[in-house]
Amino acid sequence: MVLQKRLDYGFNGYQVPYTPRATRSARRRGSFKKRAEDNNKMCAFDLLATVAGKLLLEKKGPPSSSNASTDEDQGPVVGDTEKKELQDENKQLKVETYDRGSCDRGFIVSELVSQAHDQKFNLKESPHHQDDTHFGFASAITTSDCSEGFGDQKQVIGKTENEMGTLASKVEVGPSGYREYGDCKLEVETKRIIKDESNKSGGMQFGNGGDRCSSDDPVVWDGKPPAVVSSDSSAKVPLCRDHSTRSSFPATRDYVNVVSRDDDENSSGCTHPSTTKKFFRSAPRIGDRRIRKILASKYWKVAPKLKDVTLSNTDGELKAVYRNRNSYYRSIRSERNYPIKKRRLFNSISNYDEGISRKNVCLSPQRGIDGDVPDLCHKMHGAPGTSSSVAGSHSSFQSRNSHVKLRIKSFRVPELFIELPETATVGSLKRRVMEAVNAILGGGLRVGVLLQGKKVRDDNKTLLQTGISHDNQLDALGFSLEPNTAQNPGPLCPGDSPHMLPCNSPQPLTRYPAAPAVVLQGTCDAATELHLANIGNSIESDHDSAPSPTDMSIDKSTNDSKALVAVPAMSVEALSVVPVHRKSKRSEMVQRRIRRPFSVTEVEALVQAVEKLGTGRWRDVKLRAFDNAKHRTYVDLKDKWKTLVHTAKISPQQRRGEPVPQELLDRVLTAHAYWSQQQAKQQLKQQQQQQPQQQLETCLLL
DNA sequence: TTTAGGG
DNA sequence: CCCTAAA
Repeated sequence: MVLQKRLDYGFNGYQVPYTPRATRSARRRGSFKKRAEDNNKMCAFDLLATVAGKLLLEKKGPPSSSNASTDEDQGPVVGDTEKKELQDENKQLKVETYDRGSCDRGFIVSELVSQAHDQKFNLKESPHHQDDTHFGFASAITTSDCSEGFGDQKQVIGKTENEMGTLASKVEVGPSGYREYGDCKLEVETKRIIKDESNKSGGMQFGNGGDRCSSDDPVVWDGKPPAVVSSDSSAKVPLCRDHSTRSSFPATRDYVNVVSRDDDENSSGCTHPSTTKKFFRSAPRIGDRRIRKILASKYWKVAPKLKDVTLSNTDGELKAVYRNRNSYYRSIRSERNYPIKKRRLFNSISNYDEGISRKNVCLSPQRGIDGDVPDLCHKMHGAPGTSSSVAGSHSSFQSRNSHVKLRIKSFRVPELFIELPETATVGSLKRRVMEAVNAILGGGLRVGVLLQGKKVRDDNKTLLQTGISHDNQLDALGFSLEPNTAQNPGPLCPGDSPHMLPCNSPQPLTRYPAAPAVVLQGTCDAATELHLANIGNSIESDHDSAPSPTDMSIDKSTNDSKALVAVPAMSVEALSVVPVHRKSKRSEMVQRRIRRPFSVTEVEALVQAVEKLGTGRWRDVKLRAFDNAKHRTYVDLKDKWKTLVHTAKISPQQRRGEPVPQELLDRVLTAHAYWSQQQAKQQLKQQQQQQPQQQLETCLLL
């Protein structure tokens, strides 16, 4: 099984500590949060945070229902909870899982329906679905009970998808089922193989080990852009390679069936961004909040090894962000200038876009054992409603024997958050991830089989009887992960449950207390900005050396990655969990930039520039000496100068951090004195100029 | 957007 | 570093 883990991208906060200063920062952070709360506005991050909070899987006992209210009205409350969580810096390890609310799914469904409707698709069912969704997703979300409805929804989705998808030639692709349940989302690829093999091999295996998942399959991704196939071949939309290669995507919305084969190379596809956006926006009934919730859902994608796969956003801006840290930085920067409200909006939008744009694409073109049979990978997301979803697809081949071989290509696991101290070992990290995954997959989930969108309930039927042995049926075969009914009371869910999902999966997950720890942020997240990016999520490093003014041209971003590297690597090898770049997250909305102490080199550059330009022209100083240091803003330079002046005035014993050569400090004082004087002179002149005028005016008045 | 300062 | 009032 391949799991892709998305990590926060971006700044994950100040790494502070130890020094009083750090403490101060921490305090500040707290204050910020408070302010945010006061704001009473929820943004995507808030939602994310909320979700995260809810999903924290408590090792003991079911998640408390008290705070995790999903309801839209309680947003702020939730936010608080989350914030508390975040503020708890004493946790050593924390594993959080995000649950995707069924609500979200419901939403999506309705969206799809709406869209479809708009598109002239004849969907008589649409109204019905919408209603359901409206109500609470419950029905839409349906679990086992609504399989029928689900089927309908699925069809709708399929159609909608067509608009965005490209049909790749004659590949036979049947509708695939893709369901999501609670946190777990599975993508399953079922494959029928002509050769006679024990069908056990292809079986899906949930559960612990994860040993047997697609990840094991080395060949899944050939690197070629997969073609997207929709059941309905009417519309063709070129897919972007980026998209197709994207390994992570929001769970909720994407329905892309991908088929790849040699001759399909020219047909690559991805859903068109604009289409997608439109798609989402078209849903009038859904409030922003709802959307945000969806956005909040994190996705892990299970994917084959995709070391080279770049995750990017469909959205141009976002994409840029992922690709290039500078861009990202710029985004942030610009964002920062926005007033909070605007900024939040920005964030929301970003996430939103990101979410919608990301497509879940199966990247693994595979060949049948026999050879050239293309493997189909379908992915249908969105099926809201039910539980975890699985996408099942398979290529259809003629089977000569009575065995039906199914291959589940990948499972999608909800996003997991793992926090552990820097000193934690890789082994412990692996363990944590494993535990989290096992908890999700192993606890209380059951598998549902969907055929043609309908749930097959009779466990005693044979495959033959059910029709699963028929090729045409295989196309419509899907699996879903569902919570054990026993555990789920399940009914209404909409917002009442503190956990977004009523039907949640088991909560055996453990939450590990973490000590002051370093969050593996990977990168991923960000605020906004977006996630997913290179697999190697880069983390801003505190230590990155300051670029010397001269070589600053070398983008530090490349050097910024921190040790997280281990994570990706591990992921691939072990769980195949690949952190996806995501921004969102963690509730640290508005993440604080990481602290990057000025190096002596930088200080020297700063001093030199100020000596020449003087204080008060920080913009120029920035351009002159730090033009290539994207992370140093003129405000930063100004602040640094301020502290330098202060540092120069205090005794060496009181200074901390990397010692600045006294020589530089002396220059600082000199320059400071000089420019202060100049400034004073300027003011004097101005006054002198004004005074005569005033006197003149006075005279005139008299 | 920049500056200038307080936090 | 952050946040903002002012410019």
